[in-house]
Amino acid sequence: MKSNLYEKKAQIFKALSNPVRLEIIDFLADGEKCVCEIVEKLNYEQPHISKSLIKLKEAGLIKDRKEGLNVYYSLKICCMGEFFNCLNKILESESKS
Amino acid sequence: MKSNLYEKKAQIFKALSNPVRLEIIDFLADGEKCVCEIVEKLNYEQPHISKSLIKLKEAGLIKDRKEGLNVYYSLKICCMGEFFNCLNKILESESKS
DNA sequence: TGACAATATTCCAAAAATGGAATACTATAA
DNA sequence: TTATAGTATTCCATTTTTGGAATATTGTCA
Repeated sequence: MKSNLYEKKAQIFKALSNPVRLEIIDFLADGEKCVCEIVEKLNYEQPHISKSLIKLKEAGLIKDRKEGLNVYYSLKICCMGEFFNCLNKILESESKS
Repeated sequence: MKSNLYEKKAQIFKALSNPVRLEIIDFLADGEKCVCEIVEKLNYEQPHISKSLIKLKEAGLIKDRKEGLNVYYSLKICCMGEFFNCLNKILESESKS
């Protein structure tokens, strides 16, 4: 029961434990984007971006919306920003030591 | 430069992407603990706990302090709680849908 | 010094993640 | 209906992670 919760949280962190996926999250913080925009912005192969988006979606971090040929993705959580700021502090203090 | 930052953040998330390590973080939120206390509480093999602690330490999430035979570990970051609460909300909303 | 308790390290096989390449699917427009 | 643009899926080899088992290291005390 409780260990299952740790499993699920671990899944969320796993979805975030990849630089490409973090870059996508960062870009989506700017607002909803379609796959083609993300591909163009991040300069990775389209299948790679698609797989990354699906992983983030499965973790419950982003959601999608279809419109014609395009699929638009956007962030589903709001607490990312604060935690990312905190991580930045950690990384700063490490680079000093 | 910037991509390197994503790499480092991904490393932190990777350290958090494991249920045992999350359980350790949770236990340490209660205050500083020695390895033997963590082993007893979490009921895993001592080498496994040791390796988990080292991974968390390398990610900059916890710190250690030696005292005689014992090594005491404690959290190095304070922003974990808020983010964890946010994750709980995500997991709750998912379990409803 | 020798024995022991607490912790860390190494070794290893199985499982999972990674990312490239090719291909499939789907909605639209001609 | 066919061609095409946008997106998703599958396949695969390589790398990384995982966790158990054995062993090494380190500090303390008699």
